[in-house]
Amino acid sequence: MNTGPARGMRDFLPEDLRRRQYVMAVIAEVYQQYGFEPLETPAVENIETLLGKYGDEGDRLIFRILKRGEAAETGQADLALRYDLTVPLARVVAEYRARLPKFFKRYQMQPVWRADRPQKGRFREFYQCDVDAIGSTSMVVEAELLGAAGDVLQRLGFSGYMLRLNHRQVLSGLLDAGGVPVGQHGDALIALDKLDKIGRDGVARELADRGISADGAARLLETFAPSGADAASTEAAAWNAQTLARVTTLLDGRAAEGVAQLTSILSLVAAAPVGAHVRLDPSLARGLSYYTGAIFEISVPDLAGSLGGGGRYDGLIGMFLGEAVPAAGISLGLERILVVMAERGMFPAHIGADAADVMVTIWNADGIADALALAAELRASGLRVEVYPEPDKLGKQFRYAASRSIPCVTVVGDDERTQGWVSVKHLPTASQQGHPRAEVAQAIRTLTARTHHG
RNA sequence: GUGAGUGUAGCUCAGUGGUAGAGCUCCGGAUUGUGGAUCCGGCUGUCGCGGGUUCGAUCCCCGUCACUCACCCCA
Repeated sequence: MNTGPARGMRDFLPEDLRRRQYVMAVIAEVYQQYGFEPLETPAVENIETLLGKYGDEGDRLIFRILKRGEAAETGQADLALRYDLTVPLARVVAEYRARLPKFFKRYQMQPVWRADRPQKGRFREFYQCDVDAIGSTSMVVEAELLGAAGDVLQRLGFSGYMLRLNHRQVLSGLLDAGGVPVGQHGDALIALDKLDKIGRDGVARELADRGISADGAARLLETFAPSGADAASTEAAAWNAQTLARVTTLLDGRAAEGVAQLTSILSLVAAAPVGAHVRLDPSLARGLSYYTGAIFEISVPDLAGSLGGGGRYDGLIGMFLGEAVPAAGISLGLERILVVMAERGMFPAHIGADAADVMVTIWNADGIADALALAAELRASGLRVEVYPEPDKLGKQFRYAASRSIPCVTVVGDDERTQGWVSVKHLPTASQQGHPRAEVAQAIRTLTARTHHG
């Protein structure tokens, strides 16, 4: 019997879950500070809700659920596990539009499922932490989304992160200007998107493999990755101004709306703390087909792949409602953030492995009721209390407490009972002292405070 | 979906054509009112599964499944 979880799925043991919950709490707090409200949707959607929203590759990776009952033998699917949180949001907005505020801002942190083959840092079930704002075409939305994502990373302790910014219309205009026929835009984008991964030479090879002329490829590369430019060592505002000017020249009047929107976003963001981390990147593409305007991707040095991404998708809700509703959002990949934080040791000490502040030992069978009563008293004072469940030898009980990193242990033996005292041992310092029963909780609080801050 | 690699104790891994070992973990004891140390003792295996070659297969061959890595694509 194989006891591992199904392929691409994971169990989260207590230590894992503490870290996940810490990061999710920070994300939720920041999202709330920006006025986003919580939303949850079902794991399962009707399959037609999902199909056709993500592009061909996306459709292939949707986890399908077979029809049940007699229809199961047809092999047809009528349900599917959700592939992301954006499409379910679009469905919700279409369904409840009348009940939702004019500008609906929601955050959502739930698992999504993709039927691809697992790999390092890639799973079939993973959490996304999305914020989206529905109902406005203003670039204030983009600026706030970037601000929220930047605040999250800042609060988690990241420093070298970059919020890459581009625009679908600008991208398309640049490809036109570079002489790529519309039919090959997709191929060219896939290749150009790998610029930071495989470099200029790699992209040139890939472009050739995809049937783009050598002349076109050379022009594209010069457009998207001008020689001599180095984003990392150039200050953000200067880099963005240079890049914007260069792109505008190359476009020669194409995609004017896209250029205006990027200009607007950059100026709105300039005053905020996140401004120093926003970088215009003409090569940023993003795979999902529903984006229509600005697109973002969050990256940090030393990690292939991104910590998250997003963009504007003014057409998606209309696919459900028949009437266009503007929308934009950003999604943080929880697992990617956790991977980087683990590698860099970015978790604060206080989310360590201690499951309780104090363990109450059991002296003997007759002492069980009193041990439970003591535990209840300590819990009533706000402490986290574990009761050792069996009247084992004291040495075993102490060993257990130490193995679980529980800092304090209480003992009520015959001596303590006759004096009405409780002995408290502080394991990290090996100090032990007796206290009147009414003062035990306070004594433990003092000791655990010392454990956590010293 | 494509390609490569790996499957031996709870974990990390040795090993050999003659039906298996180490370290760690775990359990017990030295220490029946006190912990991570030390010492002593102990438990555990359809050697992934099925078939083939062989007198005999954990080892060689074929198939299969699982996992890992890379590609595609993505968070």
